[in-house]
Amino acid sequence: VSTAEVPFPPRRRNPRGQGRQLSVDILQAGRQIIEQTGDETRVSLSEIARRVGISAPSIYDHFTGIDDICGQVVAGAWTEYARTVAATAEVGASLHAQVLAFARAYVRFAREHWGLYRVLYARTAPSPMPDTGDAARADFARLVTGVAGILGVEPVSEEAWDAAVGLWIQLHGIASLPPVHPRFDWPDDERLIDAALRRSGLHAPAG
Amino acid sequence: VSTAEVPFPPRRRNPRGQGRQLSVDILQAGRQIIEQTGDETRVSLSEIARRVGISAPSIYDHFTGIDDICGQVVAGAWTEYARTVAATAEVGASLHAQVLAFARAYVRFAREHWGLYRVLYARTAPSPMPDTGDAARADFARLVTGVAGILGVEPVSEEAWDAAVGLWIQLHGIASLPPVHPRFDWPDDERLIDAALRRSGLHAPAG
DNA sequence: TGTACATCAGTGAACGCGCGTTCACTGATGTAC
DNA sequence: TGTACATCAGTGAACGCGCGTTCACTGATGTAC
Repeated sequence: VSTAEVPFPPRRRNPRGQGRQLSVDILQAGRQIIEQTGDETRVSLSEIARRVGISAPSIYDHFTGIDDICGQVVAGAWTEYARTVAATAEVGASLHAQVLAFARAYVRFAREHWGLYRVLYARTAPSPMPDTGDAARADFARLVTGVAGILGVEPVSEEAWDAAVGLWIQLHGIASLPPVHPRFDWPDDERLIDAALRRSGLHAPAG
Repeated sequence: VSTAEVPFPPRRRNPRGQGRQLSVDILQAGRQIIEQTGDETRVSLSEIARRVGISAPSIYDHFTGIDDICGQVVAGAWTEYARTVAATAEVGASLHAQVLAFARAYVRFAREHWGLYRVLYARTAPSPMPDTGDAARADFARLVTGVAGILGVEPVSEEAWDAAVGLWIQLHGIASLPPVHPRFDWPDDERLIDAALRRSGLHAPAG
């Protein structure tokens, strides 16, 4: 239908010696598709070729196939997630402030990168990507520590663990439910996060 | 690959006058695909035909096309959701018990019908299905009322609304986060629900 | 009771489409001599 | 300075596949007479 009118700009071939630049462009296009569709199975060689402005066979000079690209894009998504969310740890900030910053960064990542968040945290098949998600595990460990400190309990205690699980569940709910019901009159994110922390007993004391 | 070995049983043609039975079988197959994939875009005429044991063109005697089937399957999913979850309202039960029963039914529906829940509550594109989700709205209205009663506030108050939103978010988190991280050592559902109600101040008083 | 006919519940073959993948190739650019 | 050559960054044509969809058809079953 709209294949005739190609919205993607034409492309100059890379100068000699800069051939590897194309692999960067390919991954970028793959990431773009995931961002827009929220579904890794929508990433196709043809669509990537169209967006980059090359012919599909050119991709095989840089990747072994579609799975290769997909895997690298998802790995890159985890890296960006880790960079964005974990980078909120300010040295010297109070535990309350650190947990609040984490919660904000988590929800913000989901809002700004809806498709990536979906692929990382709401994907259909968990099987093909075995050992990624280290970033999630690292986040959770940090969360348990922070939560334990605020609640005044041991980091290995059941209380700390339960509270961290509870916060994670709430943050995921905040991140993923509103986009599915866009016509509902949702409170803004700051208020949702505030309420979640308050419910979990992690809210900063007034003053 | 595995197309050669068909795992679906052969099929007798329907007796004369029972032709409409096929449309039921087709919808059932569509529903089965959604249950297993959690993705409405995986519903294909070919796959349905394979599962039902007919040729693909036969489907056109009963439906106008793939969108027709998909729409009816999703509508049926909402109906089943409404039946299963709303049916938990026991007349004469306390408000605490009613909210608890709702929470349990909600999470249980998500567990027993993972694919349906995903299509109803975690789908990619909200646009093509405009005015379904009445069941969700009805549920939420009931939830606000119940929550208001427990908290001792007006049903139209901000407190009641915020608490209902908070519980909905938590239930969606409980329903959707654990399946994505199956290797994590999650508490069982009852405990997650209990914690959510406790956090929201909706837990039944001891005794 | 027998036979012609209508109806019903589907099939088989074919079409164009987009996809992943292969293969031989092309044309520009640098380098050796 | 000129020319042959190697290399690099890709292309075009072709393949088989599964998909949605169309069309003419087939074979079993009931019904009129």
